[in-house]
Amino acid sequence: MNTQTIKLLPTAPFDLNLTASYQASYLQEDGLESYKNGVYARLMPRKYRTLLVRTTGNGIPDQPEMSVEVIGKELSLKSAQDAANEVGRLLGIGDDVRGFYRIASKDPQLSILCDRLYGLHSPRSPSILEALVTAIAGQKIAAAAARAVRAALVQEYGLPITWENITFHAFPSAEALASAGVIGLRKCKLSTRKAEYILEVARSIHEGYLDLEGLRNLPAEEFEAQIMDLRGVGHWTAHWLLIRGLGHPNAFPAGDLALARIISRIYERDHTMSPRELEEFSQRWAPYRSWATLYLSAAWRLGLLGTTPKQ
DNA sequence: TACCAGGTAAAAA
DNA sequence: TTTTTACATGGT
Repeated sequence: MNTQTIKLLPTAPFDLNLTASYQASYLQEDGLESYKNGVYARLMPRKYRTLLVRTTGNGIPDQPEMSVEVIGKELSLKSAQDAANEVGRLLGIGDDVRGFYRIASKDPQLSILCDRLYGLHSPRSPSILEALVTAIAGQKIAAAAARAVRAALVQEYGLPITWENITFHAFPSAEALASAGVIGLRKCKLSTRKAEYILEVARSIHEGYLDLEGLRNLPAEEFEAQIMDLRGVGHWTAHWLLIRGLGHPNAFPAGDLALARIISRIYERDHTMSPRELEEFSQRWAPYRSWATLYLSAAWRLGLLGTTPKQ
């Protein structure tokens, strides 16, 4: 084992604490990633030939610096830099939030959230597959239930690596998911139908019919159309993939029940807005609708809206 | 024990 | 084209 430490300079303003808290809050203790005592740690995908990264920030959002400790066997400087850059991408360090803040400053409710969440960037999934499987697992169930499903998938089918007595798991590969079968996936608390959706995707990738990562470079509309051709992917999933998988700035999951409630409440609507109403309402945030989605979701998750989210 | 939860596909109107 | 309905599990 050896260690390399790489410095990164995020685009200001950037708050590692907020961004990593948001990123890790969905997973918590399932061993895929963690954020504790100011250190964001995660196991990197195999292609980086790296076991673990540990990231700390300097705590100054307007002059942010990040230090990434990369730990691995026979680690070269180049692979350490690649891994560090990948962590930077996962934490969205290159995001420029200032355009969104300008729009939000005209919106009193969002303006408050931008002050409270100053420097929050948009975390990304390492792969579209991971974002997709997570999204399907989370369809129409409570966040706590979704976490339980993900934790089961990761622990059952993700490659384990133990480091300093802590076992981390990589996210399951398409091959691992494909070989799990419906029965194996159902044991991870997925419904039969969701297990079938995930299995179809995993098998298509493993057999070479589907190149999810190849969809990254498509324009948003085309990405949405192609990803929705997959069984189990509707508008909601497509838009969360644009946000979490691709970092697209203007996606908006109008069918999201939690988002509907949050927006209806803080904008004092007397009813929970329908997806169609929300789609129209969200246009005030264009071309930064993903950012509004992120800040509203983060405020809810971090308990800034008066009531704490249900666990 | 009910009822609900960060939807989707397929049938029916 | 828009509106129902079946699906099917963990948490409270």
